[in-house]
Amino acid sequence: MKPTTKDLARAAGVSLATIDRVLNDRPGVARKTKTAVEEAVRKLGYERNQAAAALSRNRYLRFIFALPSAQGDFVMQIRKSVNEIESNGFGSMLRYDLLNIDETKPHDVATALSKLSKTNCDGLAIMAIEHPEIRDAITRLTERGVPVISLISYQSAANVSAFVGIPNLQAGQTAGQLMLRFQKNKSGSIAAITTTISSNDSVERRRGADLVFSNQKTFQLLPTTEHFNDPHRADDIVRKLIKARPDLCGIYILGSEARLPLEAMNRYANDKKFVVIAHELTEFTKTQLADGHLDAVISQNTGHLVRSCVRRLKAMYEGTTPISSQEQVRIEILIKENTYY
Amino acid sequence: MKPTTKDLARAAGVSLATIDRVLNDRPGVARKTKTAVEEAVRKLGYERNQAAAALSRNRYLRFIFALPSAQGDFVMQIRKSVNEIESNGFGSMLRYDLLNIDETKPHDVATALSKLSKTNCDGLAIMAIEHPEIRDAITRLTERGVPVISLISYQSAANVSAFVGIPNLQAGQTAGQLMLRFQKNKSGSIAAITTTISSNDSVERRRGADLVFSNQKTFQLLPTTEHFNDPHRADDIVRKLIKARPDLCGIYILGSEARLPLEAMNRYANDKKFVVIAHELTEFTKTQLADGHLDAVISQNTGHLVRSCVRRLKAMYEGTTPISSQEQVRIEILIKENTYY
DNA sequence: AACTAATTGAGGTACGTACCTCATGTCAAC
DNA sequence: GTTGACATGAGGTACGTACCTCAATTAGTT
Repeated sequence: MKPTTKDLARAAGVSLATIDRVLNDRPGVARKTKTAVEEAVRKLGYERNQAAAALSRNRYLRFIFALPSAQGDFVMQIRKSVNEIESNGFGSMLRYDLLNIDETKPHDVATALSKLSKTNCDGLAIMAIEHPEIRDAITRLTERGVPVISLISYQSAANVSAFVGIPNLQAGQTAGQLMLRFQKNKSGSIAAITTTISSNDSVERRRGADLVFSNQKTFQLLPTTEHFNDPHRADDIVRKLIKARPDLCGIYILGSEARLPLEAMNRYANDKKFVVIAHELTEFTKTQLADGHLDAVISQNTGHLVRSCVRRLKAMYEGTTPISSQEQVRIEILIKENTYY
Repeated sequence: MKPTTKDLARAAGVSLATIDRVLNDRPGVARKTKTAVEEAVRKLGYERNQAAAALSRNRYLRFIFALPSAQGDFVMQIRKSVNEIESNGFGSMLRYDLLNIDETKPHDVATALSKLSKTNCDGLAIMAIEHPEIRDAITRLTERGVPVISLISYQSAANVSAFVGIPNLQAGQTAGQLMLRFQKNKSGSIAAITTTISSNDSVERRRGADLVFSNQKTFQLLPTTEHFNDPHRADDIVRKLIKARPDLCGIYILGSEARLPLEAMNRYANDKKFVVIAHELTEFTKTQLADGHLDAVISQNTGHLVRSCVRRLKAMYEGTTPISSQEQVRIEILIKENTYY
């Protein structure tokens, strides 16, 4: 049996009340006593029984996921993953809430964040673009004692407690490498398309791909084009690309929402065989993989992302350290064969 | 706040004792009453507070992992993963034990399993070859009420409660597909090497690869050769292969331990560029990826495997259903670029 | 030595569930 | 109408921790 607070009390020669004071950082304990208790904790290998603690506190930890309100296959996937953890695992004294943020209105986002504090939120995971107002709101939130995790897209400037997501530079390298290895041509051009390059992940991925392409001479990665979520623009880009570049032999869709450029591709690619690589496994990209319109998807498992956030937020709350090896979200490569339908 | 047993009692118009009888399947409840309680459970959306239940039972669930005692990079990896979950997550009322089984002595394995029962084991995850004695021991164990999960290699004949691992046919298809796509030659032969084809996973992977190769004519997959964990044999196989087949352009290592054939490859491959694909990410294969001796690794995350076992065993104990989407262990593709070092 | 402030102990209640005993209720078979 | 089997209720204790109050002791300052 694991040692309990009672065992600690006996070992340290103090009462349960003092043990409680030390363990929960309550005031009124002599330095010497505190040291003695901590010594006993180490000696006995005491670990707080989280089940009992949760029960006793009788309070749900409330973690909030702030996600872009914009519709998109990938964001929906994350939403789904958040809802799925709801009842599961983690000691059942946790609850999760979704907070929609409209990234096009950074001020509103900041206002929403300013309403959060220790009393209504035990941790926040936020997926958002970089913006001064958002950055400051996040920093103030952490100063109020609420741990904040930056999800998927790194908030480099803000004072966040942690980042959960794949390293996008490496993801870009992976995509670039596969793009080259999948080529059967001897040479050619590869297009790079994304929603907008003001999104941090797209930039990093591009850089990663560039690193790989710079190691060879036969294939070139064309400048990144942006479609800004406009179907017509996406259509235009693809149509013109195919027309203008007879040596085009691949398309790399950098952003996390692949639908627009991919649908345009399907309209104009006809029988011409391009290597097409995109990011994030969603119902849509899954279908495209199955149908052979996509050659590979570089993805991060949204379930792992979300669970990793929860584990880390919980760990921060409890003052423990999560297992680091488990917290590195893997860069997944999906092709038709290793995808589950 | 979530509803408690008290709320249930009020809603169903019965006492706490009766609620307890129904929830824990104790005898002495009229069918009609039972139905009423179950109705209340559904109506209120009652979910047992696992933290409180665990506390009240004051009993650790004991899950046992039976793993081959043989040394091997991959098995060590699994051991490590089991030890890492130890203190983590799951409500902290669980413990995990390792049981070494020597597959070369099936009788001893059966004896070890026969000593397990509900009193000393709440669930077993076993990784073992197929053998009549082992199969029967497993079946008897489940009959004694201990849930058994077959880990990594499917116990097709035994009466196990679940399988945790990747579908090896698909893994073989994935490997085969990558082998073809990574080829720069126009045609050639690919070697298939494994420890022994009496292992179920090798057989299924081979079948998967064959499926892919049969879709084209230019490359052929040579018959599977076995090295039986003998370094000399492995060395011989590779040396002779390279000599005898000038059109050799790839090596597929089917088994979960890649060391022997790969080390032989490194001795004889020289500057000749083969596409080399193996299974399972270990410290060894990681290094080989980094050094460019391996082009891809098809793997299953041992951490996920182990956690999936725990979740499923726990779910069986609690009578709940784990989230299925989370329980499918992914077939991972690792290349140099998407591996963490 | 007297006083104040800091420290410690003793004891309680609560959380939600599991598991136990004992008393009382109901209904059908004889 | 008595007997007995079954159904149900009432009430208790326990798990390990959190959080509270109040009294008692000790240490430090004048």
